[in-house]
Amino acid sequence: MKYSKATNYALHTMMFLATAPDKQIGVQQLADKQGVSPTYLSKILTKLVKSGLIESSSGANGGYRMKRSNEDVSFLDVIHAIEGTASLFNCSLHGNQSSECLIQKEMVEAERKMEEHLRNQKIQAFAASHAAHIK
Amino acid sequence: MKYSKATNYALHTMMFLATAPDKQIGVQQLADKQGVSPTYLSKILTKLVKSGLIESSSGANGGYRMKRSNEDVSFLDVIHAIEGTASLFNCSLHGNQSSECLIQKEMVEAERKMEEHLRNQKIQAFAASHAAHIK
DNA sequence: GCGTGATTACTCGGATACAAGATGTCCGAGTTTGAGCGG
DNA sequence: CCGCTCAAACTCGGACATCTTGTATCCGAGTAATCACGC
Repeated sequence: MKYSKATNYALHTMMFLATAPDKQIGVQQLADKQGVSPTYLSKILTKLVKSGLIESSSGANGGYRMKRSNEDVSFLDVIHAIEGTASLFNCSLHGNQSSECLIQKEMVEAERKMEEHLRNQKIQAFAASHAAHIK
Repeated sequence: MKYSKATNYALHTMMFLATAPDKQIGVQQLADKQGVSPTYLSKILTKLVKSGLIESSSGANGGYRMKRSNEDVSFLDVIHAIEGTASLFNCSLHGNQSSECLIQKEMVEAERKMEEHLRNQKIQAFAASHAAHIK
């Protein structure tokens, strides 16, 4: 039960893109900053593209950039794009509908509280107020 | 990023033990209820014993039972016993102290909110108020 | 100069390799209960 | 009836097998900008 490194890379990349929302930034440069291979990072960023958080352009001088229409992308959006949106806990009691499991209900409620916090943290605002600290 | 099945089994087992805090219950019976092999379940319960949440006795008529001294074991205690207590998110930026990473700070804060909820859910109280629904 | 094709610098996506962790099984060892047996 | 022994029922723990998932690499294909060349 841990967030994957992919989520890590995705969040850091989003933060970096948010500091220069207009520029195209190549995957090579993004990968160098984080010490990860470009091909692997591109795989992760593809998920963000498919989720509509960023957009990419091919060819020379290509790269990734924030999608203009999304001014208020949250931490949760990024996490969901990478980790998926399924519930963290699924009751595995045989012959029991998970909707009936009271333990599950509590676990989902707890998860909801975490998500609520992450939904309120916007990438743009975070990057703006902490620009000096983002490498 | 999911809770393991082991956590699932652990929570259900705790709930069941809590409905009869005085009885010794064999691993065979507990395993049957959940459709899991006894030896595997015993592996999980060993973790709960080492964390001091329950106790076991060997030999004939042996088994597991709640520890009397712990009247207010929470969901979080059980989860921590199985999943460990490490933070869900660790900044993997090279050459960066994770304590400096602002993203990490937000993630930990979100996690803290989930844990707060789980800390307030006590196994005993939960079992008592929902006894009829626990299989 | 001006199109046209080649080159270059990129991203994209599938296939594959590798490692780690979750899941589960097997078995030998130790422990307690209880039954059986001999005195 | 008492005490001893032995078998049965049980947990404990390590070793092992398997499966899934995360992590990462490689390479061929597609695409856009730029450069070179010929007219």
